Formats: sequence, C-alpha cells, structure tokens
Amino acid sequence: MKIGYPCINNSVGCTANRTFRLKSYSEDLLKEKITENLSCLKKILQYNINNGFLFFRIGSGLVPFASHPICEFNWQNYFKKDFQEIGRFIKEKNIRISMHPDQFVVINSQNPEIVARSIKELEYHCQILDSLGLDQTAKVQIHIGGVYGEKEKSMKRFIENYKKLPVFIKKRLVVENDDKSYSASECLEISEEIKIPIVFDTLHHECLNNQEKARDVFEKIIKTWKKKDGLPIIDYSNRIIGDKRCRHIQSLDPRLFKKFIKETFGLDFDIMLEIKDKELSAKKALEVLVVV
DNA sequence: AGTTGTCAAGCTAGT
DNA sequence: ACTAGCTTGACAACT
Repeated sequence: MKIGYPCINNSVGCTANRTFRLKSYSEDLLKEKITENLSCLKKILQYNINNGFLFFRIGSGLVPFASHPICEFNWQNYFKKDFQEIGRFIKEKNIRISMHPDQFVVINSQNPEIVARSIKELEYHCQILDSLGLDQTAKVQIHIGGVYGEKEKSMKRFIENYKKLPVFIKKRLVVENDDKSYSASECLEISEEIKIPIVFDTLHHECLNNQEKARDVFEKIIKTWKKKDGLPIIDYSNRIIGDKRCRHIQSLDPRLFKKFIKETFGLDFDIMLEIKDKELSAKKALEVLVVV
C-alpha cells in the first residue's frame, strides 16, 4: 500500500504547474516553464522519497498548452533526457504515478469537437507517462462525463467512444465515480462492457450511491484491476462535517482514516489523498498506518 | 511588494 | 440567464 497526494507540494518552495497566458505564448516561454516544472517535479519526488510517500499525481499543467493547436513544439524530443532521468528515478525508487485531466475532458460529449479535444488532452497525458518510460500501472483517470438528460444513451456513448481510442491511451485510462452524475455502480456497469479499471473515490461515494455499502462496492471494483494495471487506486477524502454539498476537508482526520483502514482490512490498494493540505495529510496518514 | 481580476477547454445545479 | 464549483492555483496588470 502506497500513500500519495495530488499535484502540489507546499513544503518544497516551488511548483511544477507554472504556466503563462495564451496571449503571451512563445516557444521560448514554453521551454522556460517546462524547464522550471521538470526541475520542481524532481524536487517534489525527492521530498516524497525522503518522507515515505511512494504515490504521486503529476499535475496536468506540466507542459502548458500541450494539447492546444497553438503548440507545435516537440517537447517530448527536446526534453527527452530530462524525462528519462526523472523516469529512472521513479522506477528506481518504485514510485507509483498517476494523472487526472481536468473537467474539460469529456469522452461522451454530444459535441464531436469536444470529444476530439478531449482525446488530444488524453494523448498529451499519456505522452508524459510514456516519456517517463513508465509501465501500464501509471494511470490517467477521468470521469464518465455528462448526462445530458439521457443517462443510458450517454453511458453507451462513453463505451462506443472508448472503443475507438488508440491502445496507448486505453492501456492507461481508468474511470472514477463522481459526486453528481455517475456512481460507482454505474462505473461498474460500464466496466463490465469494456473492462476498464475503476478508481474508487470514497468522498464521491458518500455523496452519490445507491445505498450500497462502500466495502461491497469496493470489493467489486478491485476485480476490475488486472495484474498489469498494478494495485487498485483509491481517492480518499472526507466531507466537511455537516456540509450539504460534497466538499473536501482541509486536513485529514486521523480517526476517520483509521476507521477506513480497519474497514478495508485484508484488501490491498494505493491511496491518493485528495485533501487540501496535501503532504501534511499524507504525513498524518503514514502515522496512522504505522500504528494500525 | 502587495492586491486583485482573469485565465483554453465542460457540465450541473442553484440562483 | 447567469454563475459557482469542480484537484483552484498561478499569472499579470494594477496599486
């Protein structure tokens, strides 16, 4: 079991998500930002090793505007050595890497242009992981997408569009249950058809479920992960107490986390802590694991 | 040096 | 019709 946090580290004093405005796009500026981002990524990974965090989500902004038509720069080639070097470090230290494209990636959109842009963005994410030389356990996670007032049709459209994706995307792509549209059991329905692994998000399940117990659903979800996909991934968070909506807590509650670990006894998986204070919560989580 | 409006992209629910 | 919220954070133009 590995513990990780997404995209941002507030302790190392740099960010791997530096960007700029589209208006000020130039190849030089792009190179500059990628250089800074890669250098910071190294620092974060080293920090993670020093602190026992073996799971990390790389932010989508590592290469700004990579999937935008304005970008004709071959960053994969130009930064080949840097990616290989970081990739070697990741493999040597046995770090698990994932990525999570943002809400603009909608594979089941009714608009073919949005689908095309989404595929471009997925290509970019997979190119990052390919450039790092990582195997199929490095995943790219998205949600099912929109409902458009016709859920059955929208689920079918996801399945059809998924089938058309190139293999280098399919082998990394996984879906996560969300808090408003597609529950974990609906993800399971889709997975049954196309055999896509599912990321179980504990907070989203709390907010959207069909009265299934988390452990029951999770045991089914675990089976969607084959050996080549690596251990199942869980996104862990808790709801702000008394919150009507589904907002993340600011910092890990060690007692709730301990309860969760006990409830999932006997199951093995990697945990991504989707919590505001990032590495601080990851530290708390490790402390809980040592005691349990 | 610090503050604040704005930023490539989509969808949903709430006002 | 419009906007907040979603992994919101980071930039850039303004004091």
